[in-house]
Amino acid sequence: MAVKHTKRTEDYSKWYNEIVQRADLAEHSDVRGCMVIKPYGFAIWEKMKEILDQKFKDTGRSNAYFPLFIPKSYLSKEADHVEGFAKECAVVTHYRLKNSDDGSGVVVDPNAKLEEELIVRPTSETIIWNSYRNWIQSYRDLPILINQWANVVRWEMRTRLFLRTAEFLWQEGHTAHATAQEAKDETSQMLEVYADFAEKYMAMPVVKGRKTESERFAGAEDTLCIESLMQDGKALQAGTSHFLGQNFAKAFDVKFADKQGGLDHVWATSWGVSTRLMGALIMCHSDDEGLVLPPRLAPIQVVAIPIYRSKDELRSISDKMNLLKDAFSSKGISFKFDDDDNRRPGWKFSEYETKGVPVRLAMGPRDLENGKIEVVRRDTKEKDLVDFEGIAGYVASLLDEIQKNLFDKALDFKTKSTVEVDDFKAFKKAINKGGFVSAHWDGTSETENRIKEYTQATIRCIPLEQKKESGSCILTGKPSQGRVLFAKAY
RNA sequence: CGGGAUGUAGCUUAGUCCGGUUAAAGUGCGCGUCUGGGGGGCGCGAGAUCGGUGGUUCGAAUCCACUCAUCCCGACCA
Repeated sequence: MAVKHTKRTEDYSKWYNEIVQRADLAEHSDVRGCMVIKPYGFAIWEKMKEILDQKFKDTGRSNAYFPLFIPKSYLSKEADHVEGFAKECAVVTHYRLKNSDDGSGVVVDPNAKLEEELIVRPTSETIIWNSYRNWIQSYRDLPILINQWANVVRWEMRTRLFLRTAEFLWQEGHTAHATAQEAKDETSQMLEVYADFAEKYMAMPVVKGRKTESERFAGAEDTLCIESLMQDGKALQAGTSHFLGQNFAKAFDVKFADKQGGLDHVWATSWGVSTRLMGALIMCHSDDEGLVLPPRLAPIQVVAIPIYRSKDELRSISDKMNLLKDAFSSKGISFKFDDDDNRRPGWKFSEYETKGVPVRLAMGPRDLENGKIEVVRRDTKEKDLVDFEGIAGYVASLLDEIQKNLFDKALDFKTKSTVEVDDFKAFKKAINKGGFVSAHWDGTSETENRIKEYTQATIRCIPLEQKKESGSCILTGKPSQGRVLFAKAY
C-alpha cells in the first residue's frame, strides 16, 4: 500500500517539512525554535563538515575554539555589528538557581545577578578580535587564519527546520591580514572553496556574487556570497564570505608594526556556512517520494536488500552480500546490507527511497540462480538487472553518474529559471513566476527597497561573472552599468 | 508584539456546538500465526490523570474564568 504524502506542487513548505521528518533528519525540540538533529541527518552534516574541514586545512587554515559567551560590552564596540544583531540576542543575566520558597521548583536566584551580562554568540567576530589584539604585534604574526566549528544563537521570530532555527551549527573563519588586498584575496578564495563544495559535493549549482549594501553583513565592507535556486523558484543564500576592512581591528584596537616600523590596523575577513546547507541540499534535489542525496554526501551510498522465504535462502544470499561488502569497502563505497527480518522487502524499498540512498540492490532466489542482481538508482528510479560478476565496478561508475546527473539536472533548472527582463511590468511577472530575474538597477538602496515593497523580491547578488552591459534601471530608468540578480528568497 | 486557530494514546485525529455510566478510531508498539520480488493479512494485547489550575453541576474531554504551550498570518529577520 502506498502511503500518501504531500507533493511539491501541492504545498512546497509542507512537502519540505514532511521530508525532513520522514527521512529522519531532524525534529522539533520542545525548546521553541530549536531542533533536534537526528543521527541520519547529523551523518550528512558530518560528511559536509569533514569535506569542508579538509578543504580549510588544505588551504592553510587551522581550527580553534572561542567561548560561547560574549560580554555585552564587546558586542557594542562595532556600531554596525551591534545594530545588526542586537534584536536577536539571547542574554545571560544570572549564574545560579535556587529552590523556590513555596517549594514549587527552582527559580532564578536574584542574588546571583551577573555584573556584566553575557550574550550567547550570534557570531564570534567580537570575542575573537578581542583575542587577536593580544596575538598580533608585528607583521610577522600575520596572517592569522583560523576557523571554528561551533553553535550560534539568533533569536528568530519564525523558524524552520535547518533553514532558520534559533540555534544552529556552523563554521566561522576569522582571518587577520597585513594588507587590504590580502584580506580581499582571502575573501575571494574562501568563496571559491564554498562554491566548489556546493557544486562538486552537494551537486548544487550556485551563483557567486556580491551583496548590495542593504544585504551586507553587519560590520562588513564587502560581502560575497553563493546563491542557489530551490525547486520552488526561491533563492537561498548558501554561504557568505566577508571583507571586514579594518572595522573590527579599530573597534578592538588591533595594530601591528609593519616592515618599515609603521603602525597600522589589521585587515580582517570572516566566512561561514551553516546547517542551512542541509535545507539547501534537501530542496535542491529531493522529489515527491522523499530525499534524494548526491552520492558524495550520502551516509549510505548503496543498500542491498535480500528477498527470501526460508532461512537457507537468506543464508546463501547473505554469503554473496558479504563478498560485496569487501568489494565496496575496497573502493571506498559505503554499503549497507539490510537483512533485518522484521521488515519486509517492500517496506525497505520505500524506507531507503525516502532516505535518499543513491543506489539500491536487491537479490532474490531467482537472481541468485541466474547470477544477477537488481540495481535501482534513486535519482531516475531506473531499474536494471545486472550481472553479479563485476557489480562493484558497475555501481562505482553508477554513483559517479548519479552525482553528475543531479548536478546537470539542477543546473538545467537554474538556467531555465533565470530570465533577463528590461521593464518593470515584465519584472513583476517574472518574479511572481519564481526563479532568478536578471535586471538593471540604479545602484541605490532606495530603489532596492521600493522594489522589495512592490514585489517582495530582493537583490540576491551582483554576480561576479557577467558581461559588462549598460542599461537603465527597471524601476527608475536611471543608468546602470550591469545587471543584478533578483529573487524571492528564503 | 498585533490578528486567527489548536491542545484527547508515541503519532494523526473523532467526540466538544446540545454535559450522562467503561473516552473512540487509524497508525505505531508487543505476542502469535500465515507470509515475503514495492510501505502485508488475520487474531490477541499493552498504551490517555482528555495541556494546567480553579469554578458551575448530582455528574465535565464537553459549560465558565484564568493560565501555559504550540501552530498559522502579519511585523521582524544572516
